[in-house]
Amino acid sequence: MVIAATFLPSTMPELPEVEHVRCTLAPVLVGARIDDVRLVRRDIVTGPATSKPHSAPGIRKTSRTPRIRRADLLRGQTIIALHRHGKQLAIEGNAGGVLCIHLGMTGQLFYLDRGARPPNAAHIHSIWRTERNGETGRLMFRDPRRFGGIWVFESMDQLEDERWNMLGVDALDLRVQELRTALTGRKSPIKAALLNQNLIAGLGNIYVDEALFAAAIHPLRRADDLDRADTRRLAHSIRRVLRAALRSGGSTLRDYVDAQGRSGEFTSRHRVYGRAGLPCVKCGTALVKAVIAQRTTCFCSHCQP
DNA sequence: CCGGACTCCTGTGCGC
DNA sequence: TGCGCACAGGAGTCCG
Repeated sequence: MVIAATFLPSTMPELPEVEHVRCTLAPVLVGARIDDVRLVRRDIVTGPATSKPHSAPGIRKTSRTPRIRRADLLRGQTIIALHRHGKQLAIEGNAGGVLCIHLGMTGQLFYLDRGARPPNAAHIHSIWRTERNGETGRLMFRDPRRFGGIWVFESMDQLEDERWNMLGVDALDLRVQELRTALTGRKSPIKAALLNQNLIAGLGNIYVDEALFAAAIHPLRRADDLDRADTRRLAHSIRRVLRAALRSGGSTLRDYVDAQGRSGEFTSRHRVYGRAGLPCVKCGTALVKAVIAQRTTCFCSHCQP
């Protein structure tokens, strides 16, 4: 039986999904000792970070990638904490090792009780065998499209210095002033600015569209054109949209596990994303689809002037 | 420095 | 029914 599995049935892993993964996994992983690690695909791991600047997961520099030892992947360490910044997750070991995990677009991180089998065994790239209070289990990283990856660090300090400090403030508790600072001097469309993780960390295509709709702001508005009222509404909308998604994360998971995917509830959560051509929930106008910042964008031309 | 285009990858869903 | 193709997107890199 799968006890604490974290699946992402049809949702893109943006901030709320990653936070949900963190909250679900922490109770079973913190205090667990990693007895063994099996790395199925070596090239999903970057590091240790002492040598080269980190490359994109998509760019395979096999010859220059330092050899990954199982000790780098926390073998022999006990997990003491799970952290998150934006869409990135970190697993901290008691001997200082840290794994930074990025789910990308199709990444999944889940835990299986002893004997439980993964629903889909294809594209599982790394498996950690864990033991806690005599109970064994397995943590798995699965990512069909491999836009995600794992980065190895020697400490949380190093992870922050080399990676997380480059990211903007976490979007979950974004303050009006922080949004204002992030957008200052930005001539790009507001949609592009919100997708930029170096300005604000955690927003992806789905929740950007949802937040802009909730704040009644056109996605092509120049970012530094927003006045105080716009900025205030947008910051509040971002927080509200993310927190609502986070709250429904648990119920989505339960629906999925209990009803074996037959529940259609979670697909109707979005008010604009994926609803091009359908009537706006506020005014009834057909929602528009456009490509902005290389991303499919849905909005209401009437409600978002 | 900034912004936009391109690139990686595979499952899904559509049209013929 | 089956095949082929367009499409989906996070974020690093490159270029103007």
